[in-house]
Amino acid sequence: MVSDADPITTERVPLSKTRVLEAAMGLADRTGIETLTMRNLAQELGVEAMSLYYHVANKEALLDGLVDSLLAEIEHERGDFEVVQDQAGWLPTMRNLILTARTVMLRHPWAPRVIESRTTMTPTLLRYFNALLGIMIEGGFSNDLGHHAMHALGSRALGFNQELFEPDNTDQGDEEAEAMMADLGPQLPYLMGMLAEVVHDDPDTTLGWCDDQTEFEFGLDLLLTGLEARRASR
Amino acid sequence: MVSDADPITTERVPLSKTRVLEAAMGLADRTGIETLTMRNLAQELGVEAMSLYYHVANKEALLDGLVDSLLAEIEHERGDFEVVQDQAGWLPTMRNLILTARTVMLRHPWAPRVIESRTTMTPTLLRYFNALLGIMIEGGFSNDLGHHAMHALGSRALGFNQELFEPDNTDQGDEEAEAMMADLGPQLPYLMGMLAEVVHDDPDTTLGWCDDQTEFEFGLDLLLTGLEARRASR
DNA sequence: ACCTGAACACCGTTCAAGT
DNA sequence: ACCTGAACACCGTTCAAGT
Repeated sequence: MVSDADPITTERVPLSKTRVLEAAMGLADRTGIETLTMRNLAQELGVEAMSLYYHVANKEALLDGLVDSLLAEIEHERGDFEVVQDQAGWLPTMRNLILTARTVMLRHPWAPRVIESRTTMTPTLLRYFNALLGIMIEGGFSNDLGHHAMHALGSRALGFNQELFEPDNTDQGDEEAEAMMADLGPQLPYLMGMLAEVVHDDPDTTLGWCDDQTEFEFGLDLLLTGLEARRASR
Repeated sequence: MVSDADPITTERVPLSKTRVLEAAMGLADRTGIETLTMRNLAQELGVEAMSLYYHVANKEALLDGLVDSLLAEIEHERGDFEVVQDQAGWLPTMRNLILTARTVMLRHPWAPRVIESRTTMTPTLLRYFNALLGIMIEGGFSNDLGHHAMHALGSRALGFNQELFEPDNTDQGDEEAEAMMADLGPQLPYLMGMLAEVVHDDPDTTLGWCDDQTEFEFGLDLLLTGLEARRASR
């Protein structure tokens, strides 16, 4: 029991929007986004679910706040979102910023799905996009090419690439998938051939799950070099 | 009231997995994926919610079925998933297949989000990927490059590019977004500059919403030409 | 100003029961 | 074989009420 007269006890610090967001982030990191419910979050904070609504409009706003916190973490990781060019040119500058974003994303597995579920712009995100665009513009891009580039990068601009099919962590799912592959094998000569050659040296990799750093950088560099070619040829 | 003795009445056709899937597809197309609940779907079919579980294991399986139906529609649109090369080479063949997938995706606005929520492979999807890969292999790709290419394309291989921020259709949202832009404007010189130049001729386009055919094809072609360069230089 | 209790209108799903 | 009723364990959220 906490004494009412003892303000030192940390249990007594009142709720606030930032405390709610920090707790939400921790809960999502620790036990997954699907367990982030208003009721669970309240319990985590030692409070009733309805108390949360005093600090956050609703669950949508909570998720928006989460995205904003994540972007703030990226900004902190880089120092700031100032547009300062690497002397090697726009490409490595942009590459570094995006890979920094990626390291932060990797700490928060729920991030891609949450980001893609949002439709609302947040201030921090606008500043992030402004930084990306600024790097390109200062590097000699037209506004038009910069605009196309942002679309072409898509979620990669934020450091992740939505994988179409992630691994089932259940052995159950793996076995089912393998059974299906065995059944369909004869109809899938190219896929079977590729798997035999490409995947055999990494035993826990199955089709649809190879999104390691290498694949991310391959796709990113494909886009960046393509953009550089178009910038230079105008 | 339907007479029990009248088997002609269409109301009497019993449920089946395909009828359930067709109804689910129609419901999602018409009123959005968020209204596709087991209870709503049952009502649509004139049946109790629990009856659905006789034909489909659970909601996850229903969504898997929806993705499979969508892929089947792509296959039907193209004729089949055979690997027959365009005489102009792998690139236009692949481009055409992906753009065909896109025309189907555009008929089903819920598709990107549902696909990205799935973790299970379906047979039709495997055959689709096999076709894409086959086009590349027959076009002179190594298995390794083909593998990288699949990852690099990501959701674009299926004809969509997850937009990071879609338009708020509510005027409310638009106004809020504009107010925020006005506030932050001074901090966002590059973004403001680009918007002024690029967006002004399309009045209902605001930042984060320009994913028309042009942007999709720009990104796709950036990747395809990049891949062609790597194929040719090995 | 901040938090809560009770209640509402939803979800997906189980299970025993009906025909 | 196919469908249903009642119930369970959840959701997010409102609203009047407490301190």
